This record gives sequence, C-alpha cells and structure tokens, in this order.
Amino acid sequence: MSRDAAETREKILNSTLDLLEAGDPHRVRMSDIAKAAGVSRQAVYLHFPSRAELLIAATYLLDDRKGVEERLVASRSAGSGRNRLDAYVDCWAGYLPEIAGVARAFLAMVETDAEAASAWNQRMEDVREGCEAVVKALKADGDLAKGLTIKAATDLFWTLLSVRNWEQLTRDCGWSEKEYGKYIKAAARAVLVKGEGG
Amino acid sequence: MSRDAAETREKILNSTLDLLEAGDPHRVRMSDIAKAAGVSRQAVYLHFPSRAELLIAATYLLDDRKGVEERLVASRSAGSGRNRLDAYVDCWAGYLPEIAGVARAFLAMVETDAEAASAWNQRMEDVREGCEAVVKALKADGDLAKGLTIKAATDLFWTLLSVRNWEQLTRDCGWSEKEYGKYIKAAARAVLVKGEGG
DNA sequence: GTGTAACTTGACACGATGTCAAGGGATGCA
DNA sequence: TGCATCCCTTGACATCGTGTCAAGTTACAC
Repeated sequence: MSRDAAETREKILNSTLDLLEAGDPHRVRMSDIAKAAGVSRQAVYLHFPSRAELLIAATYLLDDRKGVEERLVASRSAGSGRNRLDAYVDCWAGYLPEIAGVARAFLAMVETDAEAASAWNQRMEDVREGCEAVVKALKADGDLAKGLTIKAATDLFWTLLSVRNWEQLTRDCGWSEKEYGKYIKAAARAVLVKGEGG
Repeated sequence: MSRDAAETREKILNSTLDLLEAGDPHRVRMSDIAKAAGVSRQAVYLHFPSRAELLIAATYLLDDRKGVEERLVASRSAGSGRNRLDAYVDCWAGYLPEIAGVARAFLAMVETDAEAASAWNQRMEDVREGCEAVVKALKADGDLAKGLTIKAATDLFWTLLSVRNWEQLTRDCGWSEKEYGKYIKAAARAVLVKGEGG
C-alpha cells in the first residue's frame, strides 16, 4: 500500500473516531464518515470491507492511543487481592469515558451484525479475564466472600462492570465519573470481599 | 370496532407474543407476524400504526396474562426492608424469564426507535420505583448500608436488576434461573444492607 | 506515452418499514 | 334485489442504510 493510500486510511479512521466521540451514534453512517474524511463513500469501502470492520479497526487505533495495556499493569502489580480490585475498578472507570462513543456504536450494532458482535464479545472476554484474575487474587488471600465460587464471583464482577451498566448509571442516573468509580468500587468490595459488605 | 376486527387484532397480538417467546428476535418482522396470524402484512398496519406500537400493545397483553401487579403485592407487604428486598428480587427473578422474548425485541429496538425507547424507559421507570421503595424500607429500618444515599442505593439496585444483566448472566455466563435469584439476592444484600456483605 | 494505483461518479440490489390505491367479499339494511 | 359499509387483500411504491459494480479520472512512475 502506497503512502497515499495509508494516509487516506488514516484520515478515514480519524474521522470515524471523531464522529464516534462526538456522541450521536446515528450520525456515524458510512456516508458521514466519508464526508468527514473528505473522501467518497466508495473510497471507504476500498479500505474497509464493511462498517463493522471499519469500527473494529477504529477501536484498535483508539486502544493504541489510550495506552490500555500500560494502564492494566498498575492493576496487576497492586499486591493484595483487595488492592488489585481497587486498581482494576479505577482503571476501568478511567477507561470507560474514553471509549464511550465507540462502545455505544458497537452496542447498537451488536444486535444485528454478527461480525460486530463477535469483535465486541472478544473484547469483553478480555475484560472478563481481568475480572477473573482479581477474583483469583482475592481467593488466594482467603478474602473471597463465602458462598461464591470463582466462576460466580467472576461473572458477578464482570457483569457489575459492564458497559451497559456504566451507560445506565452515568446517562440515566446522572452519575459523574467520580461517583461511578466510588460506588462501583464499594459495590464490588461488598459483593466479593469477605467481611466488607454493607 | 366490530367483532371481526377485534378478533383479528387478538390474533395479531397472540402471534406476536408467540414469535417473541420463540426466541429469535430477528424473525419477528411485520411480515413474520402477519404470516403467523394468517393475515396480510397490510392488515397488521390497519390495527397498529407501527411495529413499535404493536410490540407495546403486546407487552400490555403479556403483563395482563402474567399478573404482574398481583405478584408485586407480595413484595410490598413483606414487612421489614430486608424481607422486602428478598421478595422483590424473587418476584423479579421469576418475572424475567417470562418476558425475556419481549424484552429482547425491545432492547434491540431501543437503539433505533425513539417510540420503542420511550415505552421501554417508562416500564423500567416502574421497576426503579419498586427498587426505591425497597431502599426506603431499608432506610426506615436503619438497615441501609452506610455511605449510600437513597438515590445512590436505588440506582445501584436498579442497575443490578437490569434486563441486560440478566441476559448476560443467564445467556453468556450460563446461569440458571435459580442461580440468578440466589446470587443476585446475595449481591443486593451485600451492597445495600448494613452488615450483610462479603 | 503507456501503465497502474487510488480515487470518483453514478447506478443498482437488498431487506425492512411504512404508504397508497384499487378492489373483493361478507354482512346489514332498504 | 340492490346498495353501502366495513374489513381485509393485492400489489406497487417510497425511504434509508449497507454493500456492489462498472466506467471514468487524476497523478505519478518508468
């Protein structure tokens, strides 16, 4: 691929992210993206075979930019299970607002587009693994709440952290990012950590 | 409206519920419904102005059939806040599987159809009121976990009970109805009730 | 100046919702 | 018997967004 083509590809991806971050997921049609990139609608299809693939490519670019991997290091090296839980929730609470636009677009597409659904599920599976690591650390410390298996605890934690829940709490309930972090951390501790609840 | 027209309307609503309960939300197009009801696609539009309105009408019929109101009485008259919490979660856990098909169809539509979104939000608002009543009962007993305002506790409880969470836990995590009831009740207690967690 | 890569232009298919117009058939009423 | 009315059917059409296709343009390289 020549330099020109790579540049056009970049322009398209950047415009996609711009539109997604602008908020209204209904204004991120292929024609909107093309217009924003200053390119014909067909040029977009020359670079990306479908809307789903374009959005997936955009999320990879976004992850690169936001340095997701580096952030997670803080959580993994936080010592005790309790501390790892806190660090993980903090990391997640800081990450979510940054990917909100992209996430919303995917959530809207997941119902109808199988390809988008599988890309999204893959990413959520990664989050689940992070949840599981935290739960196992708690278990190793003897701090996992009684009555919870590792699977059940992971499922609960993962569900608590779901993007839909974040959406509901910040949009419908009007929570700030700070409130989300504080209350969700407290809720996760109450549910998962022995002797922490209420 | 004559007896004939009312009968056709009934047939359409019944077929709609049948298809919704059958599971695959993509097979509930207007033409599917018409075919199932043994009627032309246009006949459906003679009775319901849009797909959204038809689905809304179907949910009202479903509620009537399932006797939602009567069930909630159990929760409201359960005495202490703690007992009301348990009863409310039980009621919800029993109700969800019955409305799953309809709920899925709405969740798929909510992203694109403003009318469907507002109907769905109205129903979720009713659930929220139930959550708030439980939280207030806990507060009155002095059993609300410290650090939680009534609003924050209601928001958390309501979010915990969201249909999306139920979907994720039962479908993606493979939880049974019974597991859902058990773990969600425990989680709700851990988060909301003083001295209950972990 | 010939070729090639990248892009444009404009047309089209598709699947779903929703609209419109014309007509058919049963029932009711004179 | 004739006529009107209601409920429904048939089939065509508009719209919106995605995705495809074919032909043409521009610019640069050799």
